[in-house]
Amino acid sequence: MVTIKDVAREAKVSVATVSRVLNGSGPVSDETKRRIREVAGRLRYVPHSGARSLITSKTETLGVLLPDLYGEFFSEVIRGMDDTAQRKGFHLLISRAYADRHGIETAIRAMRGRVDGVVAMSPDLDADALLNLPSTIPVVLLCSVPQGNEIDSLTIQNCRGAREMVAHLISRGHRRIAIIKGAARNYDAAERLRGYRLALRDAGIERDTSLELDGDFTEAAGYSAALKLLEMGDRPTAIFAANDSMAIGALSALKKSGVAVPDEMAVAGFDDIPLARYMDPPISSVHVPICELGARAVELLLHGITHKNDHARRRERVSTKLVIRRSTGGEDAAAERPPPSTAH
Amino acid sequence: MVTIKDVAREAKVSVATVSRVLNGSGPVSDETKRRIREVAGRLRYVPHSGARSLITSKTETLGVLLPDLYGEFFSEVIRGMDDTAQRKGFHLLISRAYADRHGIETAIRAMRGRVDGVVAMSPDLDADALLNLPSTIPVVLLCSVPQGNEIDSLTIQNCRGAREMVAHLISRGHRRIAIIKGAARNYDAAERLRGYRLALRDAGIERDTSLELDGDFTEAAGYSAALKLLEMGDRPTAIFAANDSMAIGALSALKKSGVAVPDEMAVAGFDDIPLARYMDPPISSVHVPICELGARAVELLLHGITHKNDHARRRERVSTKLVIRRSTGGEDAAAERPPPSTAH
DNA sequence: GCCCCGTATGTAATCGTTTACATATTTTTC
DNA sequence: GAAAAATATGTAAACGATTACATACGGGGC
Repeated sequence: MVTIKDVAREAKVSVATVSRVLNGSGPVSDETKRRIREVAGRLRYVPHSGARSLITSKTETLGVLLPDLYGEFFSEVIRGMDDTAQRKGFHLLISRAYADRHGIETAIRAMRGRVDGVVAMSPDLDADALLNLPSTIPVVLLCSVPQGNEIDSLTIQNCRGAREMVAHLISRGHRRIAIIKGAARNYDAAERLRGYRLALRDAGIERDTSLELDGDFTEAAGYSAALKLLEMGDRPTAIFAANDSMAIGALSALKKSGVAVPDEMAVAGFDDIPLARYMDPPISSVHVPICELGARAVELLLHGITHKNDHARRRERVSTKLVIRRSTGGEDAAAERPPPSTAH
Repeated sequence: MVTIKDVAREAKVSVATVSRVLNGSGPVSDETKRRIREVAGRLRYVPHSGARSLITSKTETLGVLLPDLYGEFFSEVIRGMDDTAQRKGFHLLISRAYADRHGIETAIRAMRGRVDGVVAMSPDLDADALLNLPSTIPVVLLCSVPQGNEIDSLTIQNCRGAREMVAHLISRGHRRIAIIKGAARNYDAAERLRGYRLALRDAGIERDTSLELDGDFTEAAGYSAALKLLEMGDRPTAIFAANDSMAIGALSALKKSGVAVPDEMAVAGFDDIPLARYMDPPISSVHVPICELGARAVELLLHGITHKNDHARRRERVSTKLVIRRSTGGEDAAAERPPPSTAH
């Protein structure tokens, strides 16, 4: 492997001069510049970024810790991150980490010295253990709010989004509205449930806990929850699922049971994954700008990196938007923008 | 930031001893071990992986170069990579790179010293320019076959898959079968087209180039191609789209035009993205084990890293599988396995 | 002609580790 | 009980870059 020394020797100068030419720092005569460039090219010299970051203590790399790598959600969030990171000249070091305390801590440790900061997504409520991180390195927490410490965080407007969706159902005349809850101990799930309850309270509808079914964000959970609802004596007329996967599961259960959607039962989801549009009927959902979520997280992190001592802890949320489709009685906008072309 | 020196000073030993304890190399007395561990813990010492890799010349990181980060395909391939990488103790440094020669070369340069090897996906046929990479670093090429150099490559069994799908259509009695081609100058696209033609030849059907429509893997392209086909005097009875997105686009065009699928027109795709199952009717497709593709790429790369001099260049392909659904007259298997639970 | 300054280059310290080698101490072996 | 072997620890040289400081030279100002 050719190093800066090889170039220096070949060009009959010192390494310092080579470094100066390649980084455009310090004055070098034109003739020397030319010679060094020529040699570097001929030898196919490529600087060793690892060595460079050791001395400059900048890696120009951001760590990304995700609990999972399934599905559209993650590819979108990664895309958003990569876009902005790349624009600022940063790379992304991505790792899946168990959402528990130990997993995240280990992962962050493993990243010491290879990244300038970390975006960690840990929707798990227990992850507050992040409190006592070796907080020497800037961190932005995604989809959960750390309690009382100095870590920046970025979340989805879960509560507001859920509240609006349920309000929409109410405005369509529904009074008995069920919710299929998200995973236990999950921040997003908890907030969406809170929004659901607030909307009911807003409308003066009494809470009926038999309408709050457990779920875990999977299609299967949505399916079985819907079946359970159908067996009830006093059926609800609408189902709000805490995410689209469960809404889709519920929809198949309803279809299989011959229940008409939305006439006999309205269905709504959360996230607005591309699939939602394609279901039959298309599912109303709360749109989450996932890509933007990733982008904003990186921006926050970069800010944290450049202003390391500026300790104004930040708490931001990205806002959601209602998307009403046929599953709740809406008319499909014929011109609904198609999803980004997934070349390949 | 606390370094190994701080630990050494505090524990009243030399850095060498600290290193030995932390890496379990060399003999150290139990008492010293205990003391060093205690100090390291108290000081929250975290080794600087960058410095470590400088001396060991191992980064335990793999670079991943993707042309794009949209859609299910990429999240799946990344997941497959991360799974195996993580199992072997490696991280993933992911970067989007323009598929052209310059882009890939720049990206690989930027990764020098931060990764032990690179998986580069460059479906673009022109990317053969990879030939004269600073090939000092192991590379596995995904979804394209480099000409005549020593880079390992991993591709999809495009040709065979397409051939089988078209054979299936023929077995259903179709004789006039159109293809919506993939992006120009794209390896997968070219191979799928080749498979289509081979299948026709196998059945003794004469090739009709008016049935070979241009496309670019986007839904929109599928849509307009289908419209074009409908306008033809002598309509085909089946459409084979080079990927599912285009099949979906075609399907909407047919629906909108009131053409019955599969009775008036059969539709088939390629990739078997999750959406395919959910369409109405569900679309027959050629299943590509994307996750496995990523996993295998990493395995190849790791092999290349450990056996750097073992220059047996490898060319592998992952095999595809026909999935016949209603869009080509199949019966939907009621028990078709649901997609992996996309927990949010 | 001396001093000062700007330009071009080199020398060597540094970043945080690992590790070959040296040294000191203890244990084993005969 | 001395030599050999094993154990425990330290010293210092790497790894491949950047950069503060030193040096050398040529030219102006007076």
